[in-house]
Amino acid sequence: MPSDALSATFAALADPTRRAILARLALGEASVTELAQPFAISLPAVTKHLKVLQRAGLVSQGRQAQWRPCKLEAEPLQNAAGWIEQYRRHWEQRLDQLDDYLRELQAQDGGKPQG
Amino acid sequence: MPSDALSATFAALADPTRRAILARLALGEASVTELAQPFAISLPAVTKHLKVLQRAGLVSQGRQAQWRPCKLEAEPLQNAAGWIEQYRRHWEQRLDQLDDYLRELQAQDGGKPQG
DNA sequence: TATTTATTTAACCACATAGTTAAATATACA
DNA sequence: TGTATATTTAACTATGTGGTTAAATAAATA
Repeated sequence: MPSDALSATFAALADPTRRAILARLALGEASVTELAQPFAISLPAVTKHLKVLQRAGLVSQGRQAQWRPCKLEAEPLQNAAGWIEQYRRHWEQRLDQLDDYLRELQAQDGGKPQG
Repeated sequence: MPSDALSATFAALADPTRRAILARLALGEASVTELAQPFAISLPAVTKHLKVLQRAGLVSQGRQAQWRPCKLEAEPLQNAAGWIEQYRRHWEQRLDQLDDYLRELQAQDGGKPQG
């Protein structure tokens, strides 16, 4: 049960329904019923998804009569993006050739993987 | 149990132990025992974490005698980064001020805001 | 062959998550 | 006041996750 902020953010993003909710909120505020409309799940299920998103700080909820309009709060995504960006060089293989070179050097003086 | 690639990637990142494993592998290949060493958890627990990472395509495992050296495969992070990047303008509020301005125009119906 | 080392699998536990339906709450309105 | 609408909470089920210990598997070595 990881409860740090980054883990909560990634966990919240690890569900397609919640990502769709965020995508909808990126267009503007919406009520819970409006958010639920595209999905074939019950309203309590949507409430639960919203709780996960709120716990991650990705969504805030206001008050307007009996509606509780939901709003995107994108700041936590900044840390998530920052964490992932650290690995950009690994998928852009700019330095991967250096990695390969170092690995080859290692491979020449012994067989075992040893850090 | 979301099984699409993006969900699997985010789910894999939603655990600090797994993020630490990826950080270690960013420095180079490592055996399971080496990966387990910094953590106060059993080897089977590490094996399970590695399975999650492999299912997400973030780690691959080779064979070298009785060792199974693990290697970072960062490509799935590219999609994760891409998804998050869509929301960059929302946390960088470069355009948020324009949003606010437009909203204010609508609300005031002609009043000119400061700035 | 027997032993040691590295890793995985099996079986289990506690708990979180994603969903359900039914009931409770909050607000607007006739 | 009572009713309709919007949302949440409660209670429950099924499943996934993260951990354990004990046993099984794979490969090197004495």
